[in-house]
Amino acid sequence: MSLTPATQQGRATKERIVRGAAALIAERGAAATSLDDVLAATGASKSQLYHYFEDKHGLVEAVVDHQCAAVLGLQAHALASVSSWEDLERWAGMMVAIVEDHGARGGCPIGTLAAALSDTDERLRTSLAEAFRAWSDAIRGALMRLQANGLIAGRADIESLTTFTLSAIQGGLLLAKTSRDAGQLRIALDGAILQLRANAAGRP
Amino acid sequence: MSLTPATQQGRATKERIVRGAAALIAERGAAATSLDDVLAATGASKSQLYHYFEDKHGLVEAVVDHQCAAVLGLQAHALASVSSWEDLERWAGMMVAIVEDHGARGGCPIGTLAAALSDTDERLRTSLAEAFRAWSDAIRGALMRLQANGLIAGRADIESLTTFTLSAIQGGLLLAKTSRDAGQLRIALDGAILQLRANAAGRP
DNA sequence: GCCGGACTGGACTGTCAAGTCCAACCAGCG
DNA sequence: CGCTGGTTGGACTTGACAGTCCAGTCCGGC
Repeated sequence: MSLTPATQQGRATKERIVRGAAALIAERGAAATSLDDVLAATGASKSQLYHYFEDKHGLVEAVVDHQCAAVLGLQAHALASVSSWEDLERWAGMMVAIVEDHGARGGCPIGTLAAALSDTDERLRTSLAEAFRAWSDAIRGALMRLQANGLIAGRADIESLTTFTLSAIQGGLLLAKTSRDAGQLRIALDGAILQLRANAAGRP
Repeated sequence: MSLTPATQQGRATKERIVRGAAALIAERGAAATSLDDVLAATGASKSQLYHYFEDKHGLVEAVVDHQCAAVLGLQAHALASVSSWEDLERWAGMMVAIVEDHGARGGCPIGTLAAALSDTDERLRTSLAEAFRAWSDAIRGALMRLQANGLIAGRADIESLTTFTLSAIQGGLLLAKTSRDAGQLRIALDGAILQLRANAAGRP
C-alpha cells in the first residue's frame, strides 16, 4: 500500500520517482533495476522512496499501474477515433511508426512486464490482465463502430476478433523487438486487418 | 564460452545443471534465479558450476540454447507432419492442450525469455531471434506442403502468412498466460487458421 | 513567532548472491 | 604403484542491494 502524498511537492516527488523507475524498468526489467539506480536517475533519496512506497514491490506495483495507464490512454484515444477502414490503417501505421522510432527496441511495456511478472506475482498478474482487458474493450469499441457503420457484417464474432487482434498486436511487438525489425509488427497488423476485412459486410 | 566436458560423468553433470537451471528460470525468470537455487535444485556444487560455465551469464546462455532446442524440436516435429487442414487443427489442439495442462502458466519459454532478455543482452537476443527464425521455417514448411497439396492458393504470400501465424502463436500464449486462460490461445490460433483458410485454393 | 506534520538527506546494517580458491577425489595409464 | 588431468566439495571473500533510522528542513495554521 503506497502512501498518497498530502502536498503538491510530495505529489511531484512521488510522480518523479515512478516515472524514472518506469523508464529504467522498461529498458532493463524490474529485477535488473535497483533502488539505487532509481534514486540516482531521479535525484531522490532513500527516505523519499520509502516514505511513499512500502518497499520495492510497492514501487513496482506503482510502475505497472503507471505503464498500463499510459499505454491504455494512448490506445483508447487512438482507437476511439476509428470508424472506417482508413482510420484502422492509420492506427496500424501509427503503431509501426512508434516502434520504428524506438529502433524496434522495448516492444510493448505492458507485454514485457506481463511476460516477466505474470508468473512471479499474482497481484501484478491480475493488474496486467486487467490492462489487457481494458485494451480489448478499446478494440471492441472500434470494431463495433465499424460494424455500426456497416463495414463489418452483423453476424461477425466481434468478441473473437477482438482477442485475435490483440494477440496479433502483442505477438507482432514481441517478434519485432526480438528481431529488431518493425516490419514483423507491420505484417502481423496487416494480417489482423485483413482478417477483419474478411468479415466485411457484403455489398448492400 | 562454456567448457565441454571430457568425460561421460562430466557431461551428465553439465546436462543436469542446465536442465535444472532451465526449469527454475522458466518459472521465475533469469534474474530471480540465483546460482544457489540452481545448486540446491540439482545437488551440484559451486565448483562444478564454475568448472563448466564461465559465469552466471554463461549459464543463462546455455539455458537459452537448451530451451530453444527443446521448443524447436517439438514444433519442428509436430509441424513436419502437417499436410492437411485436419493436421493443422490437430496441431493447434495440441498447443492448447499443452498450455491447459500447465494451468495456463509459463507460456512459451522462448517468448518469455525473449521479452526479458532481448533488451538486456545482444548475444542472447540474436539467439532468440534465430530460434524464432527456425520456428518460422517449420511453419513455412507446413504451409508450403499445404500449398503443394493444393489447399492453399499458389499466389498466396506464404512469407507473410508464416510471420503472421507465429505472431498469433506468441500473442496468444502471452494473453493466455497473463489471463490464466488457455481459451485466449485457442482464439488466436483459430483466427490464424481461419486466415490461412481464407487463402484456400479455389475449387479446381 | 512557533508548533506540528509532511517531507528530505544520507549514513548505517544485515543479508544474500556472485565469484574465488584450494584441498581433495577418482579414473586411466605408464 | 604413482602420476596426471578431469572432476568435486564447500569454505571464504567481496560487493551490492533492500531496508532502517534519525536528525534534520520546510511550510501552513494559530
